[in-house]
Amino acid sequence: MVCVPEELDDLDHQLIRLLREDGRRTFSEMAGRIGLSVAAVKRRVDRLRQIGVITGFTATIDYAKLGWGIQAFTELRYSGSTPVAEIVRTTTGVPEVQAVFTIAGDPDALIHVRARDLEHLQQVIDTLRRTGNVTGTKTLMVMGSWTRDTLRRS
Amino acid sequence: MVCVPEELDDLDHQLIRLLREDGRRTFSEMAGRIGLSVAAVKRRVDRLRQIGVITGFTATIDYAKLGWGIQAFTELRYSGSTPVAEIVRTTTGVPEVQAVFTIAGDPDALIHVRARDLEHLQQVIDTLRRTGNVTGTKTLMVMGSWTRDTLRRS
DNA sequence: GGTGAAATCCTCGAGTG
DNA sequence: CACTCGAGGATTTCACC
Repeated sequence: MVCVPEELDDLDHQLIRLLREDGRRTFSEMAGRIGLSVAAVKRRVDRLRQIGVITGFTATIDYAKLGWGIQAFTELRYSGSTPVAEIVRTTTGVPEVQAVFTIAGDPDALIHVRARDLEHLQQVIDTLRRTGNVTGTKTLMVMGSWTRDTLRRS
Repeated sequence: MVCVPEELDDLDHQLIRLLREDGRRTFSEMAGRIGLSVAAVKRRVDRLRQIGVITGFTATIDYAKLGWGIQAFTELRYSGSTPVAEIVRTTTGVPEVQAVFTIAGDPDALIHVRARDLEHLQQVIDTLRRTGNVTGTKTLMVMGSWTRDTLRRS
């Protein structure tokens, strides 16, 4: 139980919040905002990345505008002897799978899937059912979604 | 059925992939990678943001290292007369709620929650049960997770 | 889409408490 | 040890081709 790397002070938390809102903020903007020099902000962000609190940066995409209008969560049930590593290995290999969450209890995994249309989603689910020792699925169709934090830049 | 804004060519898709992998890549790095000038890359990325394909940029965080070690999905069921807007309004008001997905069928919503520990999660679920016209919940405890794309920077 | 120049930003060593 | 300062280099930005 090492994990938590010493202390993160309030400034670190402010930087994390600022970078969650807009991952491309400049160090100088953040410096002005929290009242530190640019170099100090860079060192703190470098440190947050180095200790693994910040694992990376990414663009958020409107997949509907790319023609991937369908979003669903599929609950997967596996035969009792299936190891978790096997569940992860097989599901992550399906390109439409966006995220995999292994679950305690029933179901065994929850899969976030994106597809172009319902027919495509059907195919993805069929693929998932055929992959590994899946004994059952239940799919929740997403009608709308909301995510905390990420801010649209002007 | 307007949505798709003309054509996105292969270079646009490459830029999207590069920015998904690392949202802080410089224009000059991407320019070198896809064989375009820096200005052309900036113009394309600006356009992708302007038409809403790229909705923003964000840092990815290891919440466990911030002391938020618990992650769960909670399925919510509401009384039949509850409008979707009401579901979104009430759930997003709970600070531990990271994302809300409204669902076609049963359940009515799927909520992504983060908490410091099990006791904290219990409190959050209790809060959700009290908020709005919730008639029932089922919580899936996340043991492990995997997400596509985002790349750890060296 | 490319070029070039000005403004801004990043980076790192040196100095301070 | 964390911060500030400052200079050199890289990056962004924008008007023009």
